[in-house]
Amino acid sequence: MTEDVRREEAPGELQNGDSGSANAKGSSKTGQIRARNKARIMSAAEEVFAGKGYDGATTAEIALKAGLPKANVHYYFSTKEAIYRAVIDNILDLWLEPFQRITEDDDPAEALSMYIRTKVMLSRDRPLASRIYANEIIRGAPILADYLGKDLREWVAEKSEVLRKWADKGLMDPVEPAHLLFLIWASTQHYADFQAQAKAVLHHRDLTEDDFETAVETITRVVLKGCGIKTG
Amino acid sequence: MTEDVRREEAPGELQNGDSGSANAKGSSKTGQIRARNKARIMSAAEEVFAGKGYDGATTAEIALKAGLPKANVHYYFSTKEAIYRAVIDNILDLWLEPFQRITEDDDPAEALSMYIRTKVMLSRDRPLASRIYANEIIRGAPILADYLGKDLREWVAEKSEVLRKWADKGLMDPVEPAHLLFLIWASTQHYADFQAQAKAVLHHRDLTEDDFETAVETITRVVLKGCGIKTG
DNA sequence: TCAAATTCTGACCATTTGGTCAACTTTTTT
DNA sequence: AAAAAAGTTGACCAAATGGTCAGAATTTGA
Repeated sequence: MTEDVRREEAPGELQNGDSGSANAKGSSKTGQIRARNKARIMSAAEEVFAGKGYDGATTAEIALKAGLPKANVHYYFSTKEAIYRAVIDNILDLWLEPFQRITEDDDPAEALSMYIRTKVMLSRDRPLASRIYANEIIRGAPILADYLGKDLREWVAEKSEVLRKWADKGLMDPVEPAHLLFLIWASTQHYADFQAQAKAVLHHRDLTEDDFETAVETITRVVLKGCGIKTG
Repeated sequence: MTEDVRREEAPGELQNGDSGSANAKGSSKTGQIRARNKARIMSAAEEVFAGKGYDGATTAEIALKAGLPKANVHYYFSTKEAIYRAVIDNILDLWLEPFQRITEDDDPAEALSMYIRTKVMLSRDRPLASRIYANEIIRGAPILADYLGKDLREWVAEKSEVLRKWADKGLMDPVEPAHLLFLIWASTQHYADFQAQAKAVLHHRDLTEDDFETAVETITRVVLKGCGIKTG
């Protein structure tokens, strides 16, 4: 029974808010060990997957970084893939949310510059998550087929409609929406994914707050002006 | 002696033009087996490294894809890292060359749009190379420290000067050069690195020639107009 | 043609990998 | 307090990994 419960929980599990699932009828104190250890494992896994990729990552290294024995890691996540999926699920929520609320009634300059800023700051705050996402796509996204073909695809269609409406109203040039979104994603995530390159090129040290601000400014101005969007 | 010769050749070796090194005093027919097999290994390695990353790639899979026994792969490349370095070296020449010849005497609109087009078409023609490069940077670029800190850094400094000169002459807005180059690299390489995502978002099939043309047009217009560069 | 050089490759090896599992320990529930 | 549930973990395992190497096979050059 313990074995079955463990396998059912792993795939769709969230990093936080797990205390209720194993003991719905227990006190608020229950499941804290579980939640804490899963968080440790996932935090360690994020580092290992970001640096080694899925295939190069080892459960041994994840366990070592989590400060737990490998068999203990397997107690909570039955397979390496289960860990990976849990980490990826945790990342996906980060990606779409920032642009979720933007509608055609918003001001293009404001909406896009806020989106760009939010994305760049995500690169600053969650570089490992960004790198894992990039790795997953680069290797052909076997884990993300559904997400890409449904969630993201629909999201892009929806926001493309917003961009087209803006163009219809003369608020921006009629730029190809999907490709503009690609350009925004690529340039904003670049500061996480290619951080090693940016550091080396800019000044051999970690990127500063100024660097991220300059990134926001550069991308924002190029995108807004490039799309004929008036500011102010 | 054979062992020493083999080790000395592997690190800096090019994919082609190897026929002279092992037998400088031989006929032009010498070394063809070597050259052919090395090309097969490197071609196979490009696929495996692109899909699995450095750490996830195995010499067994490279050998299988090359159609050679694993020990035979080791005969030509002593270690997995030697294969990887040879593949990376082969990629680096691709990256800087397209912008090498641009000087301040060139027309910004022409130079930049040509650069963007060349980069996008590189993504189209050499997606695996782009993904390997991305993987290497994502994992912290241990192999590329020298290249990043010297070659690329100097190149960026040089071309930044070109962009600044253009701004001085009023040919473009004073945009932060390095960040503009980041934006161009990120958006153009996106079509190789994130191809799985682009395919899913656009139409669930391989990217078409039209897709790449649209990419060129979108990036070019956004960058040129966004930088206040007049066309024609 | 023959010797030298190059190439090929099966077998081998120490180490590592993603797990598995039983026994023990700790925590929670009755 | 005792039983049940949850958590811990050393030892183990089959398979895989990046090599190594001696001998055989092929190619090259005199």
